[in-house]
Amino acid sequence: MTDKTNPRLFHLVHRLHQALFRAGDQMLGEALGISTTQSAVLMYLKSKDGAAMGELAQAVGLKITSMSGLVDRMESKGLLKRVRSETDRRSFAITLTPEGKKILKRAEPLVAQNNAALVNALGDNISASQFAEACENLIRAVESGADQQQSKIQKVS
Amino acid sequence: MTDKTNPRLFHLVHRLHQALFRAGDQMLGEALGISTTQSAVLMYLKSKDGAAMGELAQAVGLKITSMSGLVDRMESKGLLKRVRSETDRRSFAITLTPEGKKILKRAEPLVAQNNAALVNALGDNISASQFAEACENLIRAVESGADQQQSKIQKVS
DNA sequence: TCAATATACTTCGTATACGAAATAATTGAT
DNA sequence: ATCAATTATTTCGTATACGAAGTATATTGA
Repeated sequence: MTDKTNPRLFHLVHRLHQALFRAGDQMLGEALGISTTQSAVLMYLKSKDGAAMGELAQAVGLKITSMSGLVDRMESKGLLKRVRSETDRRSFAITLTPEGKKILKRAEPLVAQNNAALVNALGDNISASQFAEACENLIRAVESGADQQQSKIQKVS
Repeated sequence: MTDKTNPRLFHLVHRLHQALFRAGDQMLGEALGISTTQSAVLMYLKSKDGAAMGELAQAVGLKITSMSGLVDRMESKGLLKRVRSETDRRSFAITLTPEGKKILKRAEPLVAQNNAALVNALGDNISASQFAEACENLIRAVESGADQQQSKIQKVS
């Protein structure tokens, strides 16, 4: 029994993500041969070229363990390259190649257009900034408070 | 209209999903040995036991091609079983086993508690039903091919 | 100085999702 | 009745994400 006043947010976000991701991957894949996650990396590097793996992972919401493979794929596509950091030789500066910049320039209008369509689809009862704020609140809560807020939760066993 | 009210919704939803999914999978995995997607299947079957593969896929937001493996895993865990439909022998009625019902009963309070924490984390500027409605609007828009309407962003809303 | 510890990243095994193509049963038009 | 189109599901190849454990470098503390 799903109560209208008690919607299952987790489930909704999950379904939304699946739908968005499929559509976004298809669009960017067909047009530019990249995934949505890859476009997020490119767009982050636009403002922060030379970012480290960990910083990139944080920015796009992945664990660093997933970043290695992602950067591998993007590097082998020629979109970016790993450059050893001068100051810390464990670390890499991830740097856009000319090809990466070219793809980024082409991805930007697609992403912007996609975003405009989403903002438009939100409906009248909520603004984009309201929705964004809610998402950020949820992310913060889940990432930082998850374990602490679960302190009241006793395992069922 | 180009102020900071232009957040990248796609990216936010993506990050939110990653965080939610990791946390949810960890919680349900440790407590019950199932994934969040598996819990969604169980909960759908609670009200619609005997659903077909395609219906289930629709309900949890997967493509049917992904449903086969998911049901495989759940079947081998003994949570449910495929029963040939009497009326259409291409189709299966996916049915909860006693074990599946047991796990479902244990999952429900965890999911409810998790949802309550999320509702609580939403913040004051938006209600759960508002957020849910926005998600549903977005899902509908994306699934019905909002991408094609992008070229003309004038939309009757 | 140097051993213990922490950090940045990779590798490996596993889980999951998808599209394209295959398989099997049903429906529909002749 | 029959054969082509449709529908439900599976299989296969590929992409991606994660945790645990490993490697290399940096930092800390006595």
